[in-house]
Amino acid sequence: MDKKLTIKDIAQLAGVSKGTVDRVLHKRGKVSQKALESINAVLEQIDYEPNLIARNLKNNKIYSICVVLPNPESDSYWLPCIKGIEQAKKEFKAFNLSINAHYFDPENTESFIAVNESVLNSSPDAVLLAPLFSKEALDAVEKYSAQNILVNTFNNQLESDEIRNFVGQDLYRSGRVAAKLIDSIAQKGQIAIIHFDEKFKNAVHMQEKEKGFRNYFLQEENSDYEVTTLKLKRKNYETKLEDFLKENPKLTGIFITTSKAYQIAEIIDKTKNNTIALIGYDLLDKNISFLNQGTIDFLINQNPKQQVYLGLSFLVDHFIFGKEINHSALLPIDIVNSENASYYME
Amino acid sequence: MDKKLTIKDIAQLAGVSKGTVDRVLHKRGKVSQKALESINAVLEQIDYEPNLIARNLKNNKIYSICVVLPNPESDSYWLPCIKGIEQAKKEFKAFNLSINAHYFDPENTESFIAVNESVLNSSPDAVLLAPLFSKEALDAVEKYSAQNILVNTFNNQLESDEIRNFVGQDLYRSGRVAAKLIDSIAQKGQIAIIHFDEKFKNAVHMQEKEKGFRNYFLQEENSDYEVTTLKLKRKNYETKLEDFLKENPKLTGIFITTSKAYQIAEIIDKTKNNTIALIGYDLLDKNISFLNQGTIDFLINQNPKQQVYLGLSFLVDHFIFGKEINHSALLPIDIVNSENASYYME
DNA sequence: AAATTTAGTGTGTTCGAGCACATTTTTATG
DNA sequence: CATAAAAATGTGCTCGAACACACTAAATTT
Repeated sequence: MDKKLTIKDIAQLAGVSKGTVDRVLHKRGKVSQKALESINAVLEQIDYEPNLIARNLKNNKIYSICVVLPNPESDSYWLPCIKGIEQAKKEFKAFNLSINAHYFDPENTESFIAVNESVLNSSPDAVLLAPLFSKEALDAVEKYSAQNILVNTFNNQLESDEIRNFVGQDLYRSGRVAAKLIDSIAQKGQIAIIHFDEKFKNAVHMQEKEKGFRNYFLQEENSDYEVTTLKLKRKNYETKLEDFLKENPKLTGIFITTSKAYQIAEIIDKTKNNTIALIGYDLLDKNISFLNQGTIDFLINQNPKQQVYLGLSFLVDHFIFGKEINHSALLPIDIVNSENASYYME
Repeated sequence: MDKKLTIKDIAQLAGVSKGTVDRVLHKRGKVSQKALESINAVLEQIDYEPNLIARNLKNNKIYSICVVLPNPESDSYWLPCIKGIEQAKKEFKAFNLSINAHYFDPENTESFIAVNESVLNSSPDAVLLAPLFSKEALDAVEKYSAQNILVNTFNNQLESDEIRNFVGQDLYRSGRVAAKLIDSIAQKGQIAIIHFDEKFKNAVHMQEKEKGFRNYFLQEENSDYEVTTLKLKRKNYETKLEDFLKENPKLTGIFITTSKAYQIAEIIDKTKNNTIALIGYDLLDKNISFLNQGTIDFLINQNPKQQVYLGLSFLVDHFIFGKEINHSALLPIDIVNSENASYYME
């Protein structure tokens, strides 16, 4: 009664052979009206689900997937991605998969182009790409698609019809989450948004977060916060920030839009000013350390590990189990304090 | 080069037949020393991974799994579990699985016993159990084990050697998370822990949370909070709470250890006292509504949906892919405010 | 030495889907 | 009506692991 029905069963019920059923299921034609009708009648009554295990047994191709991402040595934000890849490898070991990571220098567009070129030459079945450089990424995506290589992206959104999937976060929304947190913990007064990054390519990221952050306070009716934006680069950031703090003694909160909150925290720490609320991104060791010590109040987890893992498992689902790929998977925006941090760090 | 090696390949390399390789791999004996050695030599050189797909094709048994949990109509905390079951059913549709939910009345021990009895009689392959009533649950687990039925638990921890797995949260830790949140947002002063639940069986839950909560403040050196515990039951809780609020005008924060935060919020709302920080559990609609409106500051997500889903996917991994079951999976303790809530609610 | 047991080995079938190919049936054409 | 062409249908093999069973060769018993 509970038994799963097979093609053979359907054939028997419809009074035809399994070949004919197969042709109907795959719309390969060459089926008489009569046979079609009797098979469809059976199919309507039962809920046929092809046995994916059997389907895949035959198809014993090794799928090769390349993950293209920045070198974690250049930016430790990407470090958890390695774990994500390892986890996927382990999890899907039993299937015919070959997953390889390819790193590019996040400071160097040429390197991004070169790595994509070399990946292209290795003709993988799919590429999971962190499209840091929009223009060059679009180029790469086009080339991959031309070679019928499936492209999925993670971390950075990229508008392209060629992209089958995106795994990441709603940055605007994460800005709003940060704003709500500031609203919860900071005294009324002045709030600073700090963009601390060399890299122009992160501009979109930072802008979206700022937009969400500001928008939250615009919607609040009688918000007593004044929001200022400050852009810092590696050069002279210490003195610049110190000056800013002196000029704005009423500062009650800072929202750092990148993973460099620890660098801000170091300076705040020196000034012994414990009344400033600090919100940043990403669970880097240095950030966690300031979180535990209390200088940073909350971190927002962008979950790079999960992004890669999910991106890969979508590809596996597609190749191995023939599932459709959703166009977009937005990960939760995890609020992290010193007490729940460990759960988000592997 | 990259090709996965099969039993046939190993047989060829070792100069024997696939049957002999099979006997070695499964330690079925009846193999000569000579053959054993040559096969082991090959196995040492290569990294053989049996093709789980092929293995499962043969083994076309329908695995039946029963989920035993409280009726969501009696306590809407359990409502998301249905979604978790549905998701698992959908996700694993292609495998020979039969997943069925069985509800018991969370107020009624007899009902728990009866449901487990009936599940036992249906002889499933595995049971995923919410062991609300410890003593009766241990009884049930023993009976299941005696019939060789695999038992996994979720939501409530239960000490038993018979249990292969637990999916849930570290309640002590979640109490600490709540304390840290209170510490972040509430003014110094008096804090109340409110246990609001009829059900004695939740006592352990609530106690663990209280322990974690209090422990956080004990560890803090110069904590200026005074923590009081208040137990409320459905009967007269309004007047009781109102009296408590009058008696403690310096109250700055409340930690509700159950999912009934909305009932506290209703009363706080009436008193127009916006300075009291409120932290509760679980994303019930009513809680979310107070979260959006600002009366509740944070909710901690116990993620019942994910608990069931994970519990089921462990069983599937075990039955279908022969994976070992980890003994315990502690889910992250998600901090939820009005801005990131949607990501945790389906 | 023949008969029988037993250890060791190999062969063949199964699972369900998919597809190539063979076979049968129908339709079209001289 | 015969024959060719086209359409429809069925058969049989593959994938890899698992296991039943058949078989051979060596060891033991009669």
